[in-house]
Amino acid sequence: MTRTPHRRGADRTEAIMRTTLELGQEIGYANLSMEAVAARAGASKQTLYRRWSSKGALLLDSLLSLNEPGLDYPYTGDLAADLRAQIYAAVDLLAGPPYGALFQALVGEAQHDRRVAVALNERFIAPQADKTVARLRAARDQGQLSPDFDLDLAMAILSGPLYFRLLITQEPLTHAYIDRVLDVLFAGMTPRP
Amino acid sequence: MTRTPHRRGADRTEAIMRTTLELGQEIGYANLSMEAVAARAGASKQTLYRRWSSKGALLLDSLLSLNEPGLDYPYTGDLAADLRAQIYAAVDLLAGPPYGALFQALVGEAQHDRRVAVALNERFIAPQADKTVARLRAARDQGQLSPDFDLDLAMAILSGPLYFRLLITQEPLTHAYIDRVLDVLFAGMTPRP
Amino acid sequence: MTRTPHRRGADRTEAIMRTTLELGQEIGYANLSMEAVAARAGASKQTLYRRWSSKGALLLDSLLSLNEPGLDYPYTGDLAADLRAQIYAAVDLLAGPPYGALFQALVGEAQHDRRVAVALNERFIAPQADKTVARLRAARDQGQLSPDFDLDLAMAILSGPLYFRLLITQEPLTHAYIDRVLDVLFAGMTPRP
Amino acid sequence: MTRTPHRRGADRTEAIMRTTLELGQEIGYANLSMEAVAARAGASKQTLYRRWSSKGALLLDSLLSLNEPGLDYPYTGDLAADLRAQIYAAVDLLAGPPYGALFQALVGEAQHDRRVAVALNERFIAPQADKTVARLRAARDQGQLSPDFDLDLAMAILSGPLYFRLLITQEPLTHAYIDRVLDVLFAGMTPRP
DNA sequence: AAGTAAGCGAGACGGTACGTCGGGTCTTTGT
DNA sequence: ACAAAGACCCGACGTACCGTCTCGCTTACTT
Repeated sequence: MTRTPHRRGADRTEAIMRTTLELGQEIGYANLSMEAVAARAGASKQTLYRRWSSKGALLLDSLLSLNEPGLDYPYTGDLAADLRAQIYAAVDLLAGPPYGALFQALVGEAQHDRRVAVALNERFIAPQADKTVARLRAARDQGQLSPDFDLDLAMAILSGPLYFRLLITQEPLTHAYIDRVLDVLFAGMTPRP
Repeated sequence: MTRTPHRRGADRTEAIMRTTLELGQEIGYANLSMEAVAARAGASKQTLYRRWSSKGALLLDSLLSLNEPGLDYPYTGDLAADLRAQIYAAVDLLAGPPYGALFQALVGEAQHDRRVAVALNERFIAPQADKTVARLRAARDQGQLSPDFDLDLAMAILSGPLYFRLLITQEPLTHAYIDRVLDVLFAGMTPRP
Repeated sequence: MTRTPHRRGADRTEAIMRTTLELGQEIGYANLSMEAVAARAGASKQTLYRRWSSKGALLLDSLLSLNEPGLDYPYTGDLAADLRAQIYAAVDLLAGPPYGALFQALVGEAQHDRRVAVALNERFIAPQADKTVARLRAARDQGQLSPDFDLDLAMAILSGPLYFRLLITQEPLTHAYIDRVLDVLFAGMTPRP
Repeated sequence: MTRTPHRRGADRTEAIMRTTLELGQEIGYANLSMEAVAARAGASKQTLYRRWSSKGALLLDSLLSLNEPGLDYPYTGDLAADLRAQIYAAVDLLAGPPYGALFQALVGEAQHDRRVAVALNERFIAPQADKTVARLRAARDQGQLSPDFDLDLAMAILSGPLYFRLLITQEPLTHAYIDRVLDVLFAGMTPRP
């Protein structure tokens, strides 16, 4: 019997993450198990546990591997357009098919597992928030926003309703909805005449 | 050994829910099991499953039982004050000690279990949202808000940042933060002069 | 799908022991696993571990269940004939097919697991030895043996070579071999004229 | 970090066998693993498997290395004295501390692994038996034993009770016990007057 | 002296089984 | 009639070792 030679390191890591996403889509995160991922990936459980301490950590890595380059902001000078473009991209990747349900489950897992919560924050939430805040700060520096504007809060008001839809009411996150949020935000943000 | 005589119906239900909250606080939702609740409550697993289909359903009932009267809005005529009072009350009950962590876990569970998500929506999220929208509508009808104001979106912009803090950044939800959100909301909501 | 109703207690115990012997014969004790026994018996591993703390304990019970009535001595008055008959019976049951290999493995296991050793001694070795000694004592009391004869040692000299064959040289234990041992024993035991 | 330079061949073999005996004494054969021996000996598992096919083979070699010169019989002309001396030596080496437990475990392993059984027989049991038979044959040739005496059986009657004690009843093997066995053997063996 | 091949430590890898936990279902027993 | 108790099957957990493998480094021969 011919045996597949063992692949090492990154090879295996990548194959396992790919399998995680595949299987996660097929049977859902709740039914996903380390056991099943290992079996499907042709890997041993040890190999999984060598790299990830839990199902949540594995899914986190798997999902973030989809976005290696990061979701960076365009900079056209038009604040509203730039925000919109970036949020469209982020939402399209993580809230819609095929990975939306898994990202949602990941945030759910973060409520049960502090390590997942911390990792999710450090590796995705905070970087994204920082980019948003940086874009807003640039706009404020150019006088497009009131000098006393609360950048962090603006970021939260932008993100909050989106996560609210994703996690709480669990309705689809359309571009139209994003536009509505942006509209209100700018109505309150732009300097009063 | 003295044996506890069997209690029936509502008696048992209440005792089990009380035990769920107790044990949930002690060991956390992730470590909570139907098995453990049954043992601590002196009930059989059958009795639990007779009433609740899952751990999530049990926790949902247990948490909602804390708020039998519901979180109703005061109506003083001052919109900002009324919103603030109601949100303070809701956040104090569900985001702080001792039940905040369990409520957070419940929302997490809703990401893994559609039935929990639906029940949570129907029995808590939607009713609260309806109350908020109703209060805003009353204000709009009285000319305190622009006639074309988007009530649902306002509710989302109010709730979103709070859930964002609770679930995503997992920082404490202070009254000061609530005030900041309300301030921005009103800056954008009130009719421009 | 129709489900087999769960059988309880003794039912399960018996089925599992039967499976242990079957599977043990097929694949050998070294390859036998709690996992495989459970699967073949249609039982859960918990059920196995509820009753037996280890593979050795399970095999011990399984083998001893073959000999519920015990291997009792006939008493014809002829010492040599009685010993021979009883040893034939014991050896035929435990040293030949189909269970010889498993009994041999059980004694092997007793070298690795003190609890197995103790249980094996208490439940099989010692009772058998006692019966042999009792039969010898009766003969001595009737003057068929020297009054100062060492009964325990005689038992050991009778049993030792048999176990030596079974465990050390691992040659088949024939009736002829038993006869040779008995002959020498009696040559040394019977009162000199 | 300073690295130990690689030693070769016999060097490594000897170090590994020494470690096997050490570790075997400390944690017992049942808990011993190739993994642990390799780690303790600072060897790789590959190196172990290059030399020994299994844990049993390794222990066999390790134990036999303790007895490089072999257990040879003295020849004083006094059969009983010679047998006694040799058996004392063998029993003291292999049934008492510090290696008795490991030798016992090795015989146990021989029940599970045919290759170990064969190797144990060829390299220890048979040579010892041959020496005993040779000594007995010399005595018979000199008329100290009946001409029709069964030498092989005598050897078994000598060894059997000792292994019976070691493996079955697992009581300590004292010189006094050896003497008792020898006494009975000679009572039955020596030519009748 | 340089080059090469074998031996080695290290440890990743696919597996199998371990012994445990909890899920949800079912039977038994007692009140 | 209903509840506690807990046996039961099942699936997964996270761990331990197995025996095989790949990787560089070290050592000792070969040229």
